[in-house]
Amino acid sequence: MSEQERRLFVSARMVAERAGVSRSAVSRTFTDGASVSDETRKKVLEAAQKLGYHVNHLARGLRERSNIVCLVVADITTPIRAKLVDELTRKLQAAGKITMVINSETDTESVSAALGMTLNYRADATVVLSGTPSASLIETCLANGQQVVLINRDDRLSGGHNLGVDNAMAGREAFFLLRRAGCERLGVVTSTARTASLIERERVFVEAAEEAGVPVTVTAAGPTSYASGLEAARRLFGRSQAPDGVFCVTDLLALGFMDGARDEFRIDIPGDLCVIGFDDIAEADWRSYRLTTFSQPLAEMAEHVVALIAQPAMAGQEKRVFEPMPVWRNSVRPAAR
Amino acid sequence: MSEQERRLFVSARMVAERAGVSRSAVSRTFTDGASVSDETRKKVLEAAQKLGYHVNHLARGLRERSNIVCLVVADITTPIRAKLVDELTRKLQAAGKITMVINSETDTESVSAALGMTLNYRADATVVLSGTPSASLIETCLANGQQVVLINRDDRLSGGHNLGVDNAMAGREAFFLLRRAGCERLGVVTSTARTASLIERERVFVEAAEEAGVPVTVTAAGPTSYASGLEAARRLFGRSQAPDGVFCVTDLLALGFMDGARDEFRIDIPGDLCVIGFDDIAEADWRSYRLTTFSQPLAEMAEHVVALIAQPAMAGQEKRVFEPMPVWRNSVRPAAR
DNA sequence: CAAAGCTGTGCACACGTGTGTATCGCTGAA
DNA sequence: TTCAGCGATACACACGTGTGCACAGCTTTG
Repeated sequence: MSEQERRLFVSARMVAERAGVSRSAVSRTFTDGASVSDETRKKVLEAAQKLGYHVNHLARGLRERSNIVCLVVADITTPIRAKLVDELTRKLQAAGKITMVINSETDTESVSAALGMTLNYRADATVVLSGTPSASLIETCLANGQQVVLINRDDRLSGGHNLGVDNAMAGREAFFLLRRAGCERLGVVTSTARTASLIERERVFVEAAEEAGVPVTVTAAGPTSYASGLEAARRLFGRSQAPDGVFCVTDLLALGFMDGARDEFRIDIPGDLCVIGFDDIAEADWRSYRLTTFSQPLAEMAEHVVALIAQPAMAGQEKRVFEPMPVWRNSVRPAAR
Repeated sequence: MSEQERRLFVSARMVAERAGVSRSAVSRTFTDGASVSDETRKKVLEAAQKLGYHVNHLARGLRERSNIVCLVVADITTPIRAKLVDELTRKLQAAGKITMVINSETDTESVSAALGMTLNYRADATVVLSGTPSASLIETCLANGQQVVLINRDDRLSGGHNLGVDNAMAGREAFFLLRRAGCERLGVVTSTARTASLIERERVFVEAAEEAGVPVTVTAAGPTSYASGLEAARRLFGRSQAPDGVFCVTDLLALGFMDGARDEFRIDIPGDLCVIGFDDIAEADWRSYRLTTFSQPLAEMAEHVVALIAQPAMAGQEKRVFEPMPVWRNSVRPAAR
């Protein structure tokens, strides 16, 4: 009884019986390039329509590529990540792939568990957006013929394709933008999540400042979030020597920081304080903020990922760096003459 | 050559050969409840570890449930939707399911194509967050033993489980909140996307106002977005008789509307204008807005979805309505004495 | 000591495909 | 008329599992 109701999905054999042809005729009807006469094709299609037949991609995946791509991601709620997931799913779909999302934590163990899942489902490729998987597990994926793509992850990871943005350029550029606006005391607002990208942006900015002999203070008040930016403002402006130009390594941090500075300390932006962010999330363009920031070319990056996956295990590792584009808005004063 | 490199995933047979046992021993080792001696289990696990074996869930899915759940969603970038996807993926994963995301458009044809995909991959269940699929295709899914869950979709759809929030309650409550704050001329800001939920919120609000003899104007300036809210403000406050209390059927609309009113018309909120939103997205709590709104109990809803899917094709259709919770912040004046 | 019970393992089948190979029927040319 | 050629179709196999069934080996009981 309970067994009977479980066996319900309609298979090619049932379609064949109904259409009065062999099962392979059905199979060939649904694979293009195979030769079927117009008459049988018509019969098959009609029977399939009647029965509600859909080719079983799981079974198909046993023989050839599964066309499954796994996205390993934490914190999908973050605007920048949501946007990236959106771009990837959309473009992968257009390329005939289906997307599995594995919502992982950022710790290595969780990411490794996610990688295991990816192998369980014989995914053609795995795209890691968050956290850093163990090198050995990446090796396993590669050995099993699975592509691995790491986005904005740690550079010193050996295996897999690697793509990210030029964080150093952004850090340097942010410094010059603030200097050109006449800022004398600089600050960096970053998060306690020690991601390679964030560290790099901070490091280059600080180095550029020190090289020019400009004082810099670094503040990390919590995870990469609006609340941490808010808290960073409290810490920074509670002191005596507050900065007048701040580079926030993330837009979310920047927006919280702006609100904290304005709401709790009545600081005018960009009059008394210039702020630069990174990511160019939708909220950065909202009227209350109009944040000057850097945009990641997410669409191009997604396109590149799809291209990488399309070709079967192309020339080993590849490292591709995209240029973030400065987006001028109103949180930084025009350059002083 | 090109064939040789394709056949790379390690199978149970290879593990069996390496461990010197039968393939079924390997299979039993990885299915709990099966009886295997400690000795062979140890040998199998060791060989599996060595070879990097992972059970093929696609093959497993041929015999029993696939443990795949498909999420059909458009506009994953929208904060409320991203949050829901986050909750669902997380909870489904905890329940031993894997999530496939199908990024669809909202038109019926796209959603139907997505439903087709869902059948292709023999998903145990499909959760529709956006758009309204054709009733006949839902019927097909149901006939194939697949669960269908519609979240905040059109009510008059026959098949599948249905869950959503009490939009009527929110519309009514919004009216009373604004009236209690002393608002005399009301307005509704909605979108041109004629979703059932949005229509219901608007309808009830307008009816309550008309019943009480309070003037109401309805504005729809575009899709459900920040930009539409901004544009709605331009239209509303360009007229002579501007409203002093507005219910925006979505937080995104509300935030854009607030910014438009303040930035372009120097209107004080909540001094001259009270605004109420719906969804309670993270941005609504930001310092620049502090929007009074209604929160959807997304966590509970996700939990309910998981519970529905867990039991195999429980008692047919079910309709469950969740109560949105009013969230008091600063965009509405305290009640006048 | 014999019989019965219990545990662990191997064989074989089913799940739903795609495709290589053989067969069958038909057309056209010699 | 015969035979090559060709297009369409049926058969069989492989893909990687989970599991029912039979059987071997060991333990327990009378």
